[in-house]
Amino acid sequence: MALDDTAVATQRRILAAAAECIARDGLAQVRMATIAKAAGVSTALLHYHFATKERLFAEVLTYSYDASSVLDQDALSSAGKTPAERLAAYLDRCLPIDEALIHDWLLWQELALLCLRDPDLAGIGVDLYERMYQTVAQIINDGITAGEFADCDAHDVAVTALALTDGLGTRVLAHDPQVDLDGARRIVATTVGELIGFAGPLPMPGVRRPRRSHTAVKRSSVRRGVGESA
Amino acid sequence: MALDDTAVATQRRILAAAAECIARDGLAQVRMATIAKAAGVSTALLHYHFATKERLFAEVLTYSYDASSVLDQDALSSAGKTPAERLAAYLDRCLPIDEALIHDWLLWQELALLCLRDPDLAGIGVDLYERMYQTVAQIINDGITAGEFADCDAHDVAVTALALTDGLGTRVLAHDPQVDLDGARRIVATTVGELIGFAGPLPMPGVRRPRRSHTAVKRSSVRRGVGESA
DNA sequence: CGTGTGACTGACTGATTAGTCAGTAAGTAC
DNA sequence: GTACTTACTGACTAATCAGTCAGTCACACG
Repeated sequence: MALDDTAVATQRRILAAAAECIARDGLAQVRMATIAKAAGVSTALLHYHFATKERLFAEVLTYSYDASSVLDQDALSSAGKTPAERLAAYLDRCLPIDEALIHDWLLWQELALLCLRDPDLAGIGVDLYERMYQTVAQIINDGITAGEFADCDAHDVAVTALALTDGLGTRVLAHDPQVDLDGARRIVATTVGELIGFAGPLPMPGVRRPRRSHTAVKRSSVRRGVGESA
Repeated sequence: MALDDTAVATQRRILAAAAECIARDGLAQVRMATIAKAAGVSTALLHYHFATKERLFAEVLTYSYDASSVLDQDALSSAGKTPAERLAAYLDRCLPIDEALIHDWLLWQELALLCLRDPDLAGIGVDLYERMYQTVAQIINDGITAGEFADCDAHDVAVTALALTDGLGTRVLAHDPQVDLDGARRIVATTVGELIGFAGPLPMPGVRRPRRSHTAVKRSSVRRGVGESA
């Protein structure tokens, strides 16, 4: 009854392979045979460990959330840094800034859709977000307590910050010419910086020359011709 | 060679049926037979008009974008209203606020994923966003010109506003307990209102008692216990 | 040893599904 | 009226795929 160590490892290999396949091919295109091949096992073993394809995907959901680097608590546990630095570092990792995070983004876009339709899975999806929310809200409260941030509404700011990273990250992932990674980072830094009443933008790791504030500098109104249309 | 009027109507019926099925069942679960049944035609006719399933889905993409109510230019053409009212009205319709828009959201979540993986379709997905972006940026520039808004960066504000509605709408759609529809509307109204230097939140249609500003009222710090965790 | 058990596979199947094809009905051209 | 085209269908098929099953292998326990 109790699982072998090696069996547990195999299960994880299968889950990792499945996650890989989903991120690469998309849920609609993933076949059990593909996953089996990627994991170096037979399709029969997939069904030995996970009764059905549906069940396997459900397990991938929780597995991938736990395995992701987004949720690791380094941003919180590195106590030496200021709340602003921790907030910036954490929000930065909520964007698709490197290979690993792009992979996670692709995977979660698929899994989020799964949660949207399967009521049994919806809770798991909400839970991932909840953990991110709690982390951000915690940092904001720390900043308020420390007097570094203004006495803002931590709930609203946390929700806003995460909605921003989500919305901007989606655009970056889609290769939107209006929103590249640097632009997304800059907008998160300035907007969230303002919401917490911080002096200037957040110290985001990737933003080289942080602009002072969106009101300070006026850029060439709109990048691509607005006005011709109307 | 030229298509019959009735044939064009049939094609549209098929596309509408396909969109309906995708929104309801999800891309992965949609079968040609299901679409055919929903459209009241044979599966053979599906292949007569659209060579493959892939092609059909690609056509659904452009069709659904054109058919959507999000993009109609009423928000811009209703010249009697102020820029702030137009902006609020438009952004409000970027959220899943009614049955029709929830349907569109579900559909686009699926189609966006399609665009993410198929380079040929990526452009179409970007284009939908581009149209929304241009609309919002245009309204903001109008507001700046009229002196109603501060001299902000229209590009950044437009991108931020749309990222916000996207990110918040996703949470609402997922039935996140932290973010309901009213909360999303309030956050959009206050945050965007601030970005454009507007006096108070935007006059969003659905927000009954608009809060003055996020700095004015401090709510019970965070809705669900932050602090226990750390 | 030998019996049992968990981990695993190859070979299979039943069901589903995208796509085909021969043919029909209705309309148009001449 | 016959030749041709477009719109459309029923019946079919080839292929794919999730899931099954009988059986093997390694290893533990007595």
